[in-house]
Amino acid sequence: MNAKVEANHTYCPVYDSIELLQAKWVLHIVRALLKAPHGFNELGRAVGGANTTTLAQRLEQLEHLGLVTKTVESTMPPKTRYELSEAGRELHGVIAAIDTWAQRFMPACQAHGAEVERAS
Amino acid sequence: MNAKVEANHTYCPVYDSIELLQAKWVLHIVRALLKAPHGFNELGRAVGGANTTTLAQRLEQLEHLGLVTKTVESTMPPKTRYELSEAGRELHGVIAAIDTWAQRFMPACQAHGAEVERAS
DNA sequence: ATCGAGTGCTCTAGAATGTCAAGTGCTTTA
DNA sequence: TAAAGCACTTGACATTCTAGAGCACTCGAT
Repeated sequence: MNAKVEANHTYCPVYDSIELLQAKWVLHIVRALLKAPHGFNELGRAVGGANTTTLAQRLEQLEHLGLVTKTVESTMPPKTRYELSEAGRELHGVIAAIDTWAQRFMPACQAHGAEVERAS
Repeated sequence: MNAKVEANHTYCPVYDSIELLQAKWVLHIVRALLKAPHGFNELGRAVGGANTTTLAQRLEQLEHLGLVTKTVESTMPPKTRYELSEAGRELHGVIAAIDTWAQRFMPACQAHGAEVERAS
């Protein structure tokens, strides 16, 4: 995505990971996929309504990076399955940390009503 | 930023947190600020070269959300200090998780050399 | 005393990125 | 038979980020 700092001050893997995770939808995708594998449109919905263009692109990236595995189950009534690879699954720690934090500090959302929350 | 899903399926705080954290530079800012408070330009550099416009905007958001505190120390030889509030500091768990993950799985970066890494 | 660099920002224009809407080819459900 | 689902792609459009200059001012060096 951007590659310009690297020459500067010795850059560490954490920086790159952050770059990766902050890309739009990535964390949502990981979170959804941690719960269960999903199909394409299904994933789009689970993630909160990402549009297909971006989703396809992001999934391709994640697959390329080896975080996500794509399995085509049948060609003509199209059926695909996206799931996390080992590296991807190991991100559960990150999601869990966010989860924990969210429950303690979530200014904007606390005011609203959050009763059901176990949805999808 | 975007507010369109909310009417749909009861949305949880985690979703919002992810939205928050995936905004460009936010995680970098938090990471930098976890190590120490920074001035504006200083922070821009620590973060890996965010441009001033975006940085100012992001900091304003974070301040508004109560994650970051801005202290103006002197007006005319301009001196500002940005530091994390409690909620912000508690994000160290998230950063730590990313840190751990990064050291185990960082495809693109592992190939490179990463000796010094304590920079800045 | 003047130059150059640094402080914290804001402004404008342009590049990058994400999104919407529609369409493809085919199956299942109503 | 019609409508809706699947997994995507393409092209136009919107939002977001960036580069770069500039402001008002101080400090260290020449």
